[in-house]
Amino acid sequence: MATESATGGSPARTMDLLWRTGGDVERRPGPRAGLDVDRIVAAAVDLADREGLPAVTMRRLAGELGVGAMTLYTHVPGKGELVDLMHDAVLGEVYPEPPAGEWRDRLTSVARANWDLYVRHPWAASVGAGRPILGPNLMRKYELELTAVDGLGLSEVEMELVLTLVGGFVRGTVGGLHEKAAAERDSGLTEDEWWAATEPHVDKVFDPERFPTAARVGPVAGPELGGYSPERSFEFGLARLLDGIAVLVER
Amino acid sequence: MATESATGGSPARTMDLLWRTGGDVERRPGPRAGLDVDRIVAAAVDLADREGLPAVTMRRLAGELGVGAMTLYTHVPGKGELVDLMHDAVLGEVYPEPPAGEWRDRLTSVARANWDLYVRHPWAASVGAGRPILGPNLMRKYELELTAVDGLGLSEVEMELVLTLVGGFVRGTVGGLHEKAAAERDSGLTEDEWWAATEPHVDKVFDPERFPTAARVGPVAGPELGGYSPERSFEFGLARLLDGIAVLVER
DNA sequence: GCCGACACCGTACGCCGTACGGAGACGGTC
DNA sequence: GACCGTCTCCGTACGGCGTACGGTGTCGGC
Repeated sequence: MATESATGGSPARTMDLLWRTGGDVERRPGPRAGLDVDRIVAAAVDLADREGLPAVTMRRLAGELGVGAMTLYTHVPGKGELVDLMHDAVLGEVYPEPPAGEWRDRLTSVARANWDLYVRHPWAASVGAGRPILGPNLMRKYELELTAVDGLGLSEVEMELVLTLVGGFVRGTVGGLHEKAAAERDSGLTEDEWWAATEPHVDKVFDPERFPTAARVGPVAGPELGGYSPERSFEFGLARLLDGIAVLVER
Repeated sequence: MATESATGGSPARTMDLLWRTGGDVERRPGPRAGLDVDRIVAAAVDLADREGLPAVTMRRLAGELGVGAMTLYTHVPGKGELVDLMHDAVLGEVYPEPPAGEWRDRLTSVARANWDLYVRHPWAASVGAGRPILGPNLMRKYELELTAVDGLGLSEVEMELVLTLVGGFVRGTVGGLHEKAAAERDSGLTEDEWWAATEPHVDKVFDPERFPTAARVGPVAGPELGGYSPERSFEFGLARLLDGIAVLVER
């Protein structure tokens, strides 16, 4: 899953774009722009949602917008910055209502909101895993998530670490879901087709005496989990996390 | 973080290569090969370890091996397959000794072994997150990890899910470590330099009244965690996971 | 020596992001 | 209205990527 972020770009420019603080003078010389950052970002998000992040090339995006590829560079300095902008744009969707209820409910809300976000925008799970893209929507999301773990007797550092843990868990788990989709798209083979092609060779090389535990577990877990079940992993993992965090909260 | 895997390639060919079962006839017509899969994979792993996965291009790799780029295709069908082979190669390093001790020790062993592996081979954390690359070393690793969660009264599915949870946690957390390194390499800015460039803008747009919890937590957690501390996250998260899994094991 | 199989690899292609500079559209000033 | 500076748009070209294709030379079997 490609992570693309501002690379070699100016952090200052990126921040100006994220917060739309880049000198929006009312009247300025030069032609009226027929395009703006918001439209570019929205088109890019739409394309990424439909076909995945790799489909978002400047040429493709320009085509979708009916302009030349280089036109985009009038408004965004580069591909990486565009991806950052896309990321912050979709973060604006989370928490129409702030997380509420008991702490477990609130943390569950956080996990689910993140999960749902990444289900709607699969590409976003792999963006923003590095340096934080400090846009307005990320800040708001961060604030609301902090309130979800506030008042539990956790130190500031622990609050941060809990959010990092839950956020990372969701992102990592939903990544499996998207990898399956990407593998299918890229290879043209459904999971069943892939397994049909692969299994004969597994049967040829798999030695139950060499791998006794796997020989016992695989045939049971495999069919039930369908090779890998991100949703199942999410439910299971979230329960483990909540139980683990409870030890900390209720000490 | 780029995930590259067999894409559009033949699963059968990939499996043959992984297991080196592709018809190794002793004497065959044709010139003696001056190159083989093992050498290509080793050179690719070395290059990826030194400069990251994006540096592993066919041209670069061929240069390192002193051959033409197209020569590589005599031995591996494509870039994606090569990455799969690289992945399985490095998995062979884990568990010189099988995980031992109490279940917590064993699971900690599993987590640390994976962490260490991904510290040594940062690129590997993002490979294999999709369809499993079912090579001999992955099978062995899987077997040994299964034994680490065996005999605890967990069902086969639960065993699988625990390993998925721990494995995903490690991979996701170490990913942050590598994203920091990649961001630094790509942007040419150290984290401090990036923050020095970014902070003035954060100060300009950050409203403590709009983000009161963040205003309280950030200044404390930030300096202590240095923006993001993967190692700290690892220790904290592992403890939460073990506590959470304990509820399951000791019920 | 002939033939088929095979290793090697140069050329070329399509795709990618983007540097660079030309052309024309604007608003302010004279 | 003309001039000038600023700005939007975008074509061309470049270097980078993976790899299709086919030519050349090396082998072993007959």
